[in-house]
Amino acid sequence: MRTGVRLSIEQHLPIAGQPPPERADAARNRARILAAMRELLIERTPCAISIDDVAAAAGVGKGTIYRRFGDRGRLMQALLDEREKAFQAAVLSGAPPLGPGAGPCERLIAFLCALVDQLEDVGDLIAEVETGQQWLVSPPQRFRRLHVRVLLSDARPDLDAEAIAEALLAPLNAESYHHQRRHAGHSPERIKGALQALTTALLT
Amino acid sequence: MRTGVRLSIEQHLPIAGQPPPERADAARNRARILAAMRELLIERTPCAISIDDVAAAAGVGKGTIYRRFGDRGRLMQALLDEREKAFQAAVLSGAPPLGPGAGPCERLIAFLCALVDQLEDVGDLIAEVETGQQWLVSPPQRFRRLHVRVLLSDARPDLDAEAIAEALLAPLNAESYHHQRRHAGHSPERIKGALQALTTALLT
DNA sequence: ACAATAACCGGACCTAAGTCCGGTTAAACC
DNA sequence: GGTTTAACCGGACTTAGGTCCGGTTATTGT
Repeated sequence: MRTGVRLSIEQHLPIAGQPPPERADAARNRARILAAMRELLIERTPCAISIDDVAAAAGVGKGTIYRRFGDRGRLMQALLDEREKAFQAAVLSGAPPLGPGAGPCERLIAFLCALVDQLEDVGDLIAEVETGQQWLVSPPQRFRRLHVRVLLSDARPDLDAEAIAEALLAPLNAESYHHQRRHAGHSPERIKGALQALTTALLT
Repeated sequence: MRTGVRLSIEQHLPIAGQPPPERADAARNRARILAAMRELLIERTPCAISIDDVAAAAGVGKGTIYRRFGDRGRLMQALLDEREKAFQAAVLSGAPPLGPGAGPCERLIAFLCALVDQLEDVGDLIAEVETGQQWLVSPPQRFRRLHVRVLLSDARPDLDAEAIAEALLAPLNAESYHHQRRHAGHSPERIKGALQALTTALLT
């Protein structure tokens, strides 16, 4: 008995947590779309780039973009994927105080400040990512919540770390942050200072 | 010399802070629109009501709605106007601990809890109000920021009250709050607890 | 190499927010 | 009451995100 049939069955069965790889043309189009997006970002702000613009620049149809990325938010998110990987690595295994080695309070402050820096670098892109409810349950955001929650309960096991983590991260939503920077006119350092004051008051 | 000319000039000069009253038909249409909106809200959730729906129900053109209210957010905001007036009155001259008479820390906690209660009551309407950047500089939101800022600097003049006020109010954005309730599954009491923990840690 | 088929492609289409402008009407003045 | 005019009205139009489906193509098994 040949193994062909069994292989065929295996390929038709969905493997939990491992969606089958993209077809060659699909992967090519994904790369084209991301490349076109990066080109457009050189000369325009993200909010001035429509999906139709990206489709035209990439030489694909609009439907292709939505099939590959789901919605506008996840397309923007894909552009930040590299940066996010590096960020998570720095947090999980980088140098203190962001990485392990420092105390929880110190690490938490460093983490929140790093998020501010990130918003300064690519805040307008992150703002586009957050359009739609998808962002709040996305892997990057889940990572942020988990990390804050762990540091909090590490320093103060008596607190409701999960609920407080939400409160500490909320000011770093793109919309809230943009308001603090633009409308209120606060500097990044000032925003960091407020978060640091909250954190130290809570954990010391 | 008759006074007619002078009166005419006065009416054509824009009076600072006091826009001229609406024409009779304009006021009538404003009332019609709000009434139609309230009717629709009885049987549908706010996000399921389009501007065209409101226009049709009110028997006016879509342009009329936009001329009277500016955008969707401010239309929703107008529906909450009564409630907002009552809320501000309770804060400024009501009974403690929300009103004056209690200590700043106690008042601040009561204020944040009152905002949670408000989100429970009319959160989905508030969510619609906050679509667009208009909300963050709207009178209600300015009131919230100012009140928190005053209480903070009253209790701890050494802190950066303005920046910390932003951080304390951010979790009570409709979007953030909705996430905490729905996705994270936190109860209103739990959210209040987190805000109380932050406040007491900061002010005591 | 070839047939069968599942995945993919692209652009027409839908929806809803917000803008614009020609026609209309209320209000002020005589 | 008549005239002037500024404000108002309504619906056609624009824009942009997201969906759908008939035609096409890569992949797999023979």
